Amino acid sequence: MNRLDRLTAILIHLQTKRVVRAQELADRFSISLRTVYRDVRSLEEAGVPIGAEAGVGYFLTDYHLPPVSFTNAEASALLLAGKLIEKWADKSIRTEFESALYKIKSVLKQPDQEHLNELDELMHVSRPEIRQPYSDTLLTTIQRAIAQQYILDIIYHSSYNDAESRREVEPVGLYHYSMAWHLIAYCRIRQDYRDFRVDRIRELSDTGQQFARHERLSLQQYLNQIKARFDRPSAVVTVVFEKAIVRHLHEQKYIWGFLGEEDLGDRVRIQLSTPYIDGLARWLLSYGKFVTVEEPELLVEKMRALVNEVRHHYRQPTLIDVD
Amino acid sequence: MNRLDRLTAILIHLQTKRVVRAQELADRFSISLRTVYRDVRSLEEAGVPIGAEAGVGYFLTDYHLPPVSFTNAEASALLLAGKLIEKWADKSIRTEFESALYKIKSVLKQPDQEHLNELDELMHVSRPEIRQPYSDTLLTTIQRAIAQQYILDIIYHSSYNDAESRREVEPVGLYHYSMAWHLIAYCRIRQDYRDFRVDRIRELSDTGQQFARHERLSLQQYLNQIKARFDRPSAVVTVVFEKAIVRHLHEQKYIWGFLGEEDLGDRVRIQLSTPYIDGLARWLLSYGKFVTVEEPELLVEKMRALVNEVRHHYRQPTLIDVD
DNA sequence: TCAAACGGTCGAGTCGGTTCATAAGAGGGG
DNA sequence: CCCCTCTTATGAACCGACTCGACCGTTTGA
Repeated sequence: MNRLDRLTAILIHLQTKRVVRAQELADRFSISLRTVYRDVRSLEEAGVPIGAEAGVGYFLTDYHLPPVSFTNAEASALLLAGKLIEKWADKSIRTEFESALYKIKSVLKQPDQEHLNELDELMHVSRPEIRQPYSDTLLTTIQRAIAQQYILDIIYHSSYNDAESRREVEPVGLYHYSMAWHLIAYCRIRQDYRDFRVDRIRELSDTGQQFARHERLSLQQYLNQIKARFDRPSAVVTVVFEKAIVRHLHEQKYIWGFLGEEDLGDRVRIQLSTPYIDGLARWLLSYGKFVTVEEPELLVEKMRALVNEVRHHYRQPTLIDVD
Repeated sequence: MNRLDRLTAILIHLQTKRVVRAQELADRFSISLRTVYRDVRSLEEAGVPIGAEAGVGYFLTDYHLPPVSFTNAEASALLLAGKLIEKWADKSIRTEFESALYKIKSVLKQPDQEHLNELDELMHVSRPEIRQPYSDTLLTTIQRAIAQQYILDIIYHSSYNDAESRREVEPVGLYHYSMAWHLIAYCRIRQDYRDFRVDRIRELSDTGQQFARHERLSLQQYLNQIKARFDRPSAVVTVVFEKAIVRHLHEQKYIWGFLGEEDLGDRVRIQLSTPYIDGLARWLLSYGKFVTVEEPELLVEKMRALVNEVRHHYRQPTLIDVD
């Protein structure tokens, strides 16, 4: 008998009786007990809600789940999400997402399905990088390990010293920044928290051993700690931009803590507030003569220092620099 | 992938489209055509009413699937997608996505629900830019207009001349690049295709009038055209960064068309490709001595010109610059 | 303490999958 | 009308992976 047929037959058998012993199924299909256990496991993995109790047997638990249906807008949102996921997650996540999306599509009404199929070709996400396409299948494994507190054994290629190292880590969370997913984990060797870029993890395996999460920082705590470490007092600075280029600032000025602006005719006086005075100086440098620093004097000095720096750096190679 | 899972997935796939070609299934599950034929045969033998027509494909004749249920892995993938969506899409999409995710959660088994709730707090996405948070509710409206070919009436804030303009456009598609969603549309006033950054659309309303898409380029055609137009002037540049700095580049290198990098020990050679050579030069200037331009010579000259510019701009007021 | 559900491992053997060759039906173009 | 293309469909040969049974032990609830 076909395995597929047998599985459906077992399902039907379970539906006809309140409780069924594994031995009963083994006899009915003349298979071993071991195989029954494996079949039941397969059905469970396929989503059939089978309950089991030692000393009693198998039984089906509420097979009548409420039918879900999705609106057109929900499906469209999921489709858009899928477009992003296609580029921003690895293969394992892509596959699972796709599978879910197909399921959702399948319960839509015919016109909505067509609407969605049309929309599918009218949205596109560009991923500028050529970087090795996220072809790994790590994210789902990591997700499971994080939620179920499994220790992971990873081989990591560090960009810091360009070397591979192997370590056992206790995963704390997944964090996405700088266009990449990062695994935050407690490294048992270094006895500290580490930040692993997922696309630099060469190999990963689940050791099966569990750890106690409560002994570790939560993801939120870790992020707060990182944030606190980089928190410094801010300085208020005043700069004057040529009006012609003010419109190019737009989002960027908020990064440097935009406080307010004052119209000076063909120029605009802008106040900013940031703890990263050096970074600000470098940013202002890129606006060249179109920006003038008024305050503080410290920033002006930093600007001059930078000018000196680039002046030496970009000197004509034919001239001897006396420095 | 499990054969059992594949068969159900094929069944679901068949429900999402009117006709499905065997090749499509073969591609999706990366199996051979031969295997698709055998799988379809298996489904037919299991009682699924699949119709087949040579030269056309497979289709399902009235079949009602039992209510969908989602696997743990699928739900986890959706959750991860939701984390990205939270930061990369506007409020309308977020709302719809959340609503769908909630429905999906509700049909999960209890342990899976708990698994998901735990995972929810262990994943996080950082959006580095402070830019006005995507609070608009435009994307779903745009999606609907695109798919149903409705003319849109938009008020757009152009960064080019820092002015608002109102126009009627025929939406062609949504395209995501440079960290933002862009509406590609045919502007009826300018009689040409335009690229509107969705977060710069101040107001948007659906006129209710339809247009004929077949008269316009498809999104794919438009993208190809754009690519062709910008492929030529785009210059490939090679720069070498100090390794200590590389991690601060974050997303920015992608804005300048990051192509790839080569490890040089304590430095990293990076290749970029951009048509905006002047902007690139100003950006590179802010990295001072920590970046060295290798190619092209044109860029080196631009850097020197900028250095001269800032040198005059930041000269000591008390000293006379002999130039 | 019993009875039942579970899990690991290992060897034999089947069956699932690929590749290649071929047939055959539907539609389009000249 | 024939020919070409696209598609479903079948057969044969070959190989690897998976299924299954046997035996062991562990866990769990009554």
